Amino acid sequence: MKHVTIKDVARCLNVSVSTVSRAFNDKYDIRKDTKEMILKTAHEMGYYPNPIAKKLSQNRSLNIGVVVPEIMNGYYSEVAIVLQEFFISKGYQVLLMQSDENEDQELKNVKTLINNMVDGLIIAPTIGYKNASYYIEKHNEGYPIVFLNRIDETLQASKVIFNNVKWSFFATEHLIREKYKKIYHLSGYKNLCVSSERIQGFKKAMNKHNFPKENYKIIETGLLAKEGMDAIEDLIFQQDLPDAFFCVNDMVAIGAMKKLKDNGYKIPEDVAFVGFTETRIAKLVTPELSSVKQPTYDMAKKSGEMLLSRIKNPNSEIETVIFNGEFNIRKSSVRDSSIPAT
Amino acid sequence: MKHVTIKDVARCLNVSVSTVSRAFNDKYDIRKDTKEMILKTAHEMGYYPNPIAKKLSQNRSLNIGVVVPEIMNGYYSEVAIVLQEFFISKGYQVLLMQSDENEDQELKNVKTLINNMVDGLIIAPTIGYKNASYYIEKHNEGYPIVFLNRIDETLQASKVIFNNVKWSFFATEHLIREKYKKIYHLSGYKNLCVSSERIQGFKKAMNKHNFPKENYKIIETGLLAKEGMDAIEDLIFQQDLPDAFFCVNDMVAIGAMKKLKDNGYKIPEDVAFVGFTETRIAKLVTPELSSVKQPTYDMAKKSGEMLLSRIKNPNSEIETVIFNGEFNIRKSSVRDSSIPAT
DNA sequence: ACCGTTTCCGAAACCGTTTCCGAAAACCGA
DNA sequence: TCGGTTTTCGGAAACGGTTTCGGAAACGGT
Repeated sequence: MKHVTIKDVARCLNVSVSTVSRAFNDKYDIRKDTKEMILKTAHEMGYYPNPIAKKLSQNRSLNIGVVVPEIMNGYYSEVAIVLQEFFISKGYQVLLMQSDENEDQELKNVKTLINNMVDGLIIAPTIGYKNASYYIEKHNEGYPIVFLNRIDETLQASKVIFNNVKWSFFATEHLIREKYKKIYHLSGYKNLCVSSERIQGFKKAMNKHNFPKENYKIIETGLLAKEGMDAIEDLIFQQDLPDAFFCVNDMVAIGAMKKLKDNGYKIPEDVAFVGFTETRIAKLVTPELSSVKQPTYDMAKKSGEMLLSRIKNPNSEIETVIFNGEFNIRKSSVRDSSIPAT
Repeated sequence: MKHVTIKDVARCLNVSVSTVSRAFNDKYDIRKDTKEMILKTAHEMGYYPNPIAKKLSQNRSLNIGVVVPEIMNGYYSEVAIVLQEFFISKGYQVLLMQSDENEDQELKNVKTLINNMVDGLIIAPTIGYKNASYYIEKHNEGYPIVFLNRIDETLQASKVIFNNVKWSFFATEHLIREKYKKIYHLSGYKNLCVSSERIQGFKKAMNKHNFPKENYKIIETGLLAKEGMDAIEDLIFQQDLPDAFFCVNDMVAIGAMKKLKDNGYKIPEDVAFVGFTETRIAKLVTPELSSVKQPTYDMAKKSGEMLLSRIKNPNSEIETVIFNGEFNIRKSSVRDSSIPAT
């Protein structure tokens, strides 16, 4: 149980601790054969450098903080996995915290991580704008932060984002091309930037195709399946169902579809659906859900790389990278059912 | 950016560093008013103890390693969230790693965490038995480890597990009571203990009710939806469909249901389904899926508590806690459809 | 007033590294 | 052989805390 320290190794070999340290740190001022000799016996003695002492003397924690809004719905789980793997390969450890879509929790998480002296932060913010100024202040102080996804494009900070406007425009236009005449958008919270961007894309498509105002509508729901269900319940009660829905994400779409199916509606014959931020369940529900797929892996990895470069050079130029995705058309949104099963 | 250290505080107040340290550590030998005075000015100066230095001098990392098989399917995400929250509240940080259901990756993860000097480990092992001996060796050396879920009941180690045999017995018996006459079990890997325990429960029910051998079957699949789909494809091809399935988990069940629906079968009229380890999607698929729900929150929290007590007292008696769950019957497994929607 | 406790605090050692500085050793050309 | 470089290494000071030890001050009882 007792740990072998650098001193033990030094004493055993009759060299100084600094020499042993040099052997382990690829330093130039050590003779090649003494280095090898030291490494060899150190290994035999079961020595490896104490990471905590290393952190102290180098004044860095080799920890990265990752703050995501949630990790239950697949998307941010994947983000977490990618970042975890990436940073481990670079010698860092990841401290992952989730905010449960709560601004205050998020701020607490960030402060906890800063107090724990993480060398950098990747933040995928939740709903609301309260914390932005604090983050920007830290960012400007030179604290390495990279934002991911849920962040306003105009914000002056390093960030990796998705072109929500464009792809929600495409998704909506697809419904129009399929000749749906009355299209509602189940949007997320308006004070969540990805939601408002997706609303913009939706409106843009409506305008381009001169949809009359009475034939489209934006209904603010939330991000959960339950909220999609609630919205449908209302619409059924008000006898105000459109023939197609474009939803802020897959979970809302799936909840909405479920509620409609439970009430005897057929999808897509009676009502068509398109989701967003494709999750793995999109292909498991009946009918399979059309959705916009984001390049999760690439986006997460890019944010990791950007963070490392910010850590190396905290006052480097800020950089914004905008990703594009792909739109996967499936049975939930096409009139003829000739789409082959996957 | 420059950090305020304990020395700065001491110098500023004309006291010694040890006094400042005492003020921050609830030690007895300090006068109440000097303590308050120190805390007050320290706070004003923006001082807080450097956690890394603290860790070094106290010889502990205040880090907990959590190793789970995956975090994409909801169950272990929840485990991660619960543990994260629990340990943060106790002053620890959690290092979460996922093994992607790969034994070798798991061992690598554990070793990485041990090298990083975590104060303790919670492991939810993946498939296979290769690593068990290494873990047990560490466990016996006094390294604080608690196993969660995926671990053999007979293993001499601290663990929190679910009574799989019992609840898979109940789930199976429910299908029998509903008068299904030909019941197949889509099992997970046989060398995954939870799978084999669920197989046991299934067999037990079959035996109790004297099912003839030709009316039940155990088909080894995996843990993913895709594998449920593949199994169904085979069965359809072989024209060997039963009238009910009991599945090792919800994802396999959902995959299987999807494939059947795509081929025109009605659920539960043609084929009934029961899942296990209930996930949030169980209530979102059509029809809603009957499943055995595990007390995820309680189990995760219990494992955290057990780990803390092992950290305090590494050679305490090993303890095994077995949890029970509940069986939620939904439309996927009942003959008359009078089950109310939830 | 005296002595024995108790309370409170400072000095210094320690945790296990890295790194700076300087000195010994080796090398090299003349 | 000698002086000047260049390698190679050891000593010691950091890094920022905690903890042990011992002594001074305060206290209390006789």
